[in-house]
Amino acid sequence: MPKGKKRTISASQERRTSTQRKKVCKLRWRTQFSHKGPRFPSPYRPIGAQFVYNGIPKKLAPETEEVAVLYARYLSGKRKTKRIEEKLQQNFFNDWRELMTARERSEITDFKLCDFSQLVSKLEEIAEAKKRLPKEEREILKKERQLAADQYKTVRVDSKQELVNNYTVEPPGLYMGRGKDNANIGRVKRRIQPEDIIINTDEKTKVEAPPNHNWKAVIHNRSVMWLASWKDVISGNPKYIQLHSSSSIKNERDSQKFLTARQLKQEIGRVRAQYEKDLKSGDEAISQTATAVYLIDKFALRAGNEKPEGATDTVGCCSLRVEHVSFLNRGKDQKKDLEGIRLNFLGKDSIPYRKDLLVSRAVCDNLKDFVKEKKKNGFLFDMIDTKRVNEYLARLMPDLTAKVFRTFRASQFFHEKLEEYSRFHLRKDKDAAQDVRMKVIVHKKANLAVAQLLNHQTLSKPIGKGTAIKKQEKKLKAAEDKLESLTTRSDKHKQAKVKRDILKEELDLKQQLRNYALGTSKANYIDPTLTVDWCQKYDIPIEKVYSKTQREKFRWALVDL
DNA sequence: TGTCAGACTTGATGTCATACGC
DNA sequence: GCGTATGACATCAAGTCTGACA
Repeated sequence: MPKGKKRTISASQERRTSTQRKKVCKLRWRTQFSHKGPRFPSPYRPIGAQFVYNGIPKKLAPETEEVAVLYARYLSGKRKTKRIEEKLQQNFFNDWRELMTARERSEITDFKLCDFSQLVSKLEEIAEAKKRLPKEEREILKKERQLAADQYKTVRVDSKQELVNNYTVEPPGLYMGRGKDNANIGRVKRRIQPEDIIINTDEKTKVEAPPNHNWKAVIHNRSVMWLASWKDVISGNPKYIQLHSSSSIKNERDSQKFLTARQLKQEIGRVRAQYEKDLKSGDEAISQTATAVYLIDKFALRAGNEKPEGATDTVGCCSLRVEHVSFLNRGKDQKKDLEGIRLNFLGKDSIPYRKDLLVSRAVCDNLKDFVKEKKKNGFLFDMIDTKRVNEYLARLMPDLTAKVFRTFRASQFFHEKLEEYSRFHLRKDKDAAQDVRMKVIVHKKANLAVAQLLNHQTLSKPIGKGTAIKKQEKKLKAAEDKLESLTTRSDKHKQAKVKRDILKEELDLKQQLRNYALGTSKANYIDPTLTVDWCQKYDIPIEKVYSKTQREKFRWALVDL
C-alpha cells in the first residue's frame, strides 16, 4: 500500500477475502449432483362445478376445464384494471382455444358468452371450507405436505447434503407479468410434464421419472449449477431448479461478488480518473461509454440491455432515450462545476425512476451533445451497448462489469450511512445507545438509504400499514405527553426520552417503508461483512439484523462471530 | 462483429406463520 | 383465546452477462 494512502478495507474483510479466493478456484468444475428430481404439482381434479357458455352448461374435456379453472381462480383473486383485463382476456382466450378439442373450439367462439361464475363460486366455497377446517386436520395436511416435500428438498453435492431452492416444477397458471404494456399478460402457462424436463445429475445416480413418464433428457453437466430445467412456454427462456442460497456453491458465488466489489473499492480512484479523462475523448463512442459509466457509478443505474421487440418499454443506462433526460436550471446554492439533470424513465419491473441529479459540467455538456439532432425516441447513447461498456470496464479492472458498481455503491453508501447514523444515535446519546431497538433502527435507516439509492420502490403495500402508522402516532403522542410531565434530569425522564426517541424514529421508518422495500438491497447488495463488523463494534446479536435464512445465506461472512 | 441462447442474479409481490394487541 | 398486522420466506418475472456460432 503506498505511503499515506488510506486503508479502505477492515482487517476482518481482508482475512475473509483471502479465504474466499482459495475456495472459489477449488470449487469450479467439481460439482456432482445426486438428487430425486423435481416435485410435480398435484394433478388437476375436477372441482365439481360447470363452465357455462351462452347460458348452457358445457361438459369440457379435463384439460380444457383445468384451464377454465385457472381463469376462474384469477377472477376469484384480486382484480386488475380494465385496460389490463381486456388484454388479459384476449390472450387467455386465444391460448385456451388452442388447447381445446376441435369440437369445443368450434362451439366456444366468443369470450363474451363465457360464464365462469359457477367455477368461481365453487372455488370460493372450497377456499372457505379450507379456512373452516379444524386445527387438527389442518395440522395433519400440513405434515403430509411437509413429508412429501422432504423427499425433494435436499440434494447431495460432492457428498455434501444441501437444500434445493425451488424443488417444485412451476404449476400451471395465468402469466401475470409486470408493467402496463406487457404483451403476454393472461397467457396460459400450461402444465409442465416430465417429458419437458432435462435432469442434470451425477453419472452414477439414476433419477426416476414419475410412473408412465420419461424425462426429456438426462445430462451430466458439471459446469452448471442447475439440477433440472425446462423451457418456459411463454418466453421460450429456460427455467431452472437450483440450489438454495444457503448451499456452499451459492455461498461461494455470493462471497465472490462482494470480493469483486471490494476490489473495485480499492481501484475506484484509478477507474474514475480514466473515465473522467475519456469523457473528453474526441472519439464519440468512447465519450458515450465514459458518460454512461459515470451515470452507472454515480447513481448506481442498471446497465440497460437492449430488449427484444414487443417487450415492455423499460430501460437502464445504455438504453436511455432522449425523452428520458432533461436539463435543469441552475439552483441558487449549486456548486460551480455541477449541473442539474432530470432522469425520468421506467426501470426494471416498470418501476418509475424520476430523480433530479447533479452531474459534472463535462457530463452535462456530453449529454447535451448526445441529444442534439436526435428525435425524442432516439437512443441517448446510440454508439454503444452494455457489451461495449463491459468490455471497457474489463480493461480497467478484471471482472469489472456495470453490475459491480451497483454492489460497490450500495455497500459503500451503506457503510457511510451506518457510520453517520451510529454517530448521531448511538455515540451522542449514551442512553439510547443502551437500547438494542435503537441499534436496529440505525441499521434499518442505513438500509433504507441504500434502497432509495437503488430505487427499490414498492407500489403496493398491504392495507394494514396505514393503521399501524396511526397506532404508532398515538403511542408517540402518549410518550411525548409523559415526557413533558416528568422533571428533567431525573432517571425516569431519561428513560422516557429514549422511549420517545425510539418511537419517533420507528414512526419515521414506518412512513418511509411504505414506499421502499429493504429486502432486496439487504439480500443482494449490501456487503454482509459491514454488518458483521458493525454488530461486533456495537455489541448487537446478529440475529437482531439477519433472519435465519439470511444468516445461512451469509454464512461465509459470519466466520468471525 | 453481431446475434442469440443459456445461465445465473435481482426484485416485486404473493402467501404463510407468528407475534401482538385486545 | 382470537383476530389481525407484520415479517419471513417462496415464487416467478425480469434483469445482467457470457460464450457459441454464423
